[in-house]
Amino acid sequence: MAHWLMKSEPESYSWADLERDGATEWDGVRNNAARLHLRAMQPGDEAFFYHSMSDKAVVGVMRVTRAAEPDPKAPDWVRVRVEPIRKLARPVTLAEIKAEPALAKMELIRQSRLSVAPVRDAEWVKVLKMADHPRK
DNA sequence: GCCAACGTTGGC
DNA sequence: GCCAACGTTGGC
Repeated sequence: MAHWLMKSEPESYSWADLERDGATEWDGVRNNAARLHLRAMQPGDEAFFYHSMSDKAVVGVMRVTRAAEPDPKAPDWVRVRVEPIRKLARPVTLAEIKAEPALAKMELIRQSRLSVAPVRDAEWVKVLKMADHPRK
């Protein structure tokens, strides 16, 4: 099972929106690298929900429930279906991630504009651990 | 509000 | 095919 990180501006679509909806089609991605990542997703994969811009923090964990399919509104692009699993005990901020040497190679850091990025297993576990401990 | 990073477009 | 110009994203 692979792990991912998916960004959304909370003013556009937030974790609270996802919890309210119960599931959503993750569409609107218009970057080729991100599209490749969407295509690589499999049902059962898990992804961090990251609030970009105003918040800059990982806020929740979601599950991919359907593999990539063409977006009916933009057939050259794809969408996946996701549902919320749980909100993190606390947000893990970008600043904390940047300050953590074990996370220095996260795609989130290396290519900040990429809106759909893979997360390595060790990074996934580390971020979850950070969420379960008080911020330093 | 500014700017760096990155992608895309179009002139040559 | 190169590269300057431009647009967008997203951090600061």
